[in-house]
Amino acid sequence: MINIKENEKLSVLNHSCAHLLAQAVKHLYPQAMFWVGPVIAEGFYYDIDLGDNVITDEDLEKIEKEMKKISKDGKRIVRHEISKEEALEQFKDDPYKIDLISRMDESSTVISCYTQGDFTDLCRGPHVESVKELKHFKLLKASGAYWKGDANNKMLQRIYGICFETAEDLEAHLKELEEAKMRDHRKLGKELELFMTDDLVGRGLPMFLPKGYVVWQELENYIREKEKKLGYLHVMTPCVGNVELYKTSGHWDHYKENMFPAMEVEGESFVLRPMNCPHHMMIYANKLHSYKDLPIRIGEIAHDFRYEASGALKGIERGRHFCQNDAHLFVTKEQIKEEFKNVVDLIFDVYKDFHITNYRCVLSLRDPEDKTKYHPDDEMWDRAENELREVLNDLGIEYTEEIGEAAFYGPKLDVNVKPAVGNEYTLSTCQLDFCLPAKFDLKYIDSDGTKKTPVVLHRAILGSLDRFMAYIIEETKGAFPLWLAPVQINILPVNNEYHLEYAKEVEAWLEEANIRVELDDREEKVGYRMRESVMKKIPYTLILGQKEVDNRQISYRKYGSEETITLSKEEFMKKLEDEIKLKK
RNA sequence: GCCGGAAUAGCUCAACUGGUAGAGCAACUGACUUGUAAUCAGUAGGUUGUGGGUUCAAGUCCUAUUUCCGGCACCA
Repeated sequence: MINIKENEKLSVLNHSCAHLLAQAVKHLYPQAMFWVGPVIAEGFYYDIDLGDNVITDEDLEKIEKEMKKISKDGKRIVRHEISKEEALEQFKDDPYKIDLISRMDESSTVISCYTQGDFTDLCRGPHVESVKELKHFKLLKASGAYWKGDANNKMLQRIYGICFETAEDLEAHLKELEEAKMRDHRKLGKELELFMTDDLVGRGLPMFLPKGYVVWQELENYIREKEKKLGYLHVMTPCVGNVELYKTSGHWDHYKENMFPAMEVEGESFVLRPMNCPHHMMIYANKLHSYKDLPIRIGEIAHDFRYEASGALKGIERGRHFCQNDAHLFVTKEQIKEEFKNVVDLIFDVYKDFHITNYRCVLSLRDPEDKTKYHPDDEMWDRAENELREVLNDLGIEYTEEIGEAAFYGPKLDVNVKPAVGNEYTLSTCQLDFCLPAKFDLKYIDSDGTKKTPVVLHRAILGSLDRFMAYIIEETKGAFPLWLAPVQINILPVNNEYHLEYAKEVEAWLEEANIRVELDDREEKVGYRMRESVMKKIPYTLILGQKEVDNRQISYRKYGSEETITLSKEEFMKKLEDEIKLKK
């Protein structure tokens, strides 16, 4: 999908289109006041204060019509500069403009404006020469958006749109958007019977169906085996915990509002756990450790519960119950670098197996201005942030730094991906923590006999298995690679009377090799059964008829191919084994 | 949580401004005995998300509520 922001020409075009949108809105709603109208990867938007008016889909059409009309009139877009004082005077009735102007750099004494016909807006530019150039655009959606992105502020109306140079480009883009919807994991999850939800069970609480759970188990086994080889020790801890545990860790103060409310039982308070860090801290504290034992790596496929805002729920990408591929690595200060490198290596090793190539590394730092959100220890933060920065630089990893994205207890490396549908999210994370070990008073005996506090690395490779699965569903469009496919092979005997016996023989033989196989012996035509096999996106469909029986061979059609290939049983088996092993 | 939209059979969708809820697929029954994306015929399936209201009459209008969808905010 094209990124408008990264294309200079389209960027200017879309920015000008945002102004065209504003002009049209001003015509239809004279009282409208405008906040900002930036270009984004998916086009542009404009945030508008319409008083009590709200924009509906019907209104979008009207606005679009007005935009076309203005475009046809073909007014030139003219830049002119005014002084800050003039600007403040000219826009004195518009609090949004006054806000923008007063926040501008002290040194900038002149302010540029762009005028097209009867409409003038503050803007740095650049713009296209004339509104005539804005022909191939579409308003995509309208919604509310908080002023300055702060939920405490007033909600403005936001209108999204996109503009292209040609009608073909626009059409192609709209088609791409439609196609992206087709691979939405919620849609595919339903169609392929991977998971379901039910109001009676509860909002944001998906249930994995037999087919989805096969994929789940493959993911779980995969990552656990990887971790075992790297010296991780796996544990199991309960989903309910005493509130005191979270008061000790500090999570209660920071995230109480996002936890399911506490349950009072016999004078004690319990919560459904939102994360399992504290449990792993207690497991570490269960016995005295020597510096020789470190690093200690405690892993768990851990069920957690978070009371996510209703508007944040999205299939298995974000639910109120999810399973973290979590681990806590207890290390000495000297081991941070090496252990962090191991985690980063593991992340990219896993991405290779899943063919994930489109990701973005983010070093998430605290916002030093925000004293409430973060654990108050500037020295600790400086040390931790520098440590991570150093490791990333040493490893030669490309990353961007983002202020205010850190966890309350420490900075982190996030690896983010952009799904087929919706906003970018974090898949993998590795967080450096000097804070929790101290809160739980964790110790190890160093070589000099003194007690020291270990450092903790929190890390999740598949992140949450739920979200990871959502990502894989969308990336593969539900056509899983052989090793993950819920049903790997579907066998179609041509005629039950003559070919079923051989089909059953092949089925038994594949089952013996731990292949997930189905035998479709319904009294239906091969074409009918083939169609279903393709719609279920089963990797291999075997067609076994007289020819195959006579020669003791296998004929198969691979998902996505129209070709039928005939092999000996041994050749076919070898092919399957290779494909599973190499995770193709 | 906030702004907007939506909810009709297991699934995908119809039902013009209020006038007896329909189709395809799936399911079930029967016939067909099948060579690579749909064989034919029949049967059954619904208090139109839920609760109130307006009306002679409500899937359609009003109202409350739940869930879902698109954004915003949030994401340990």
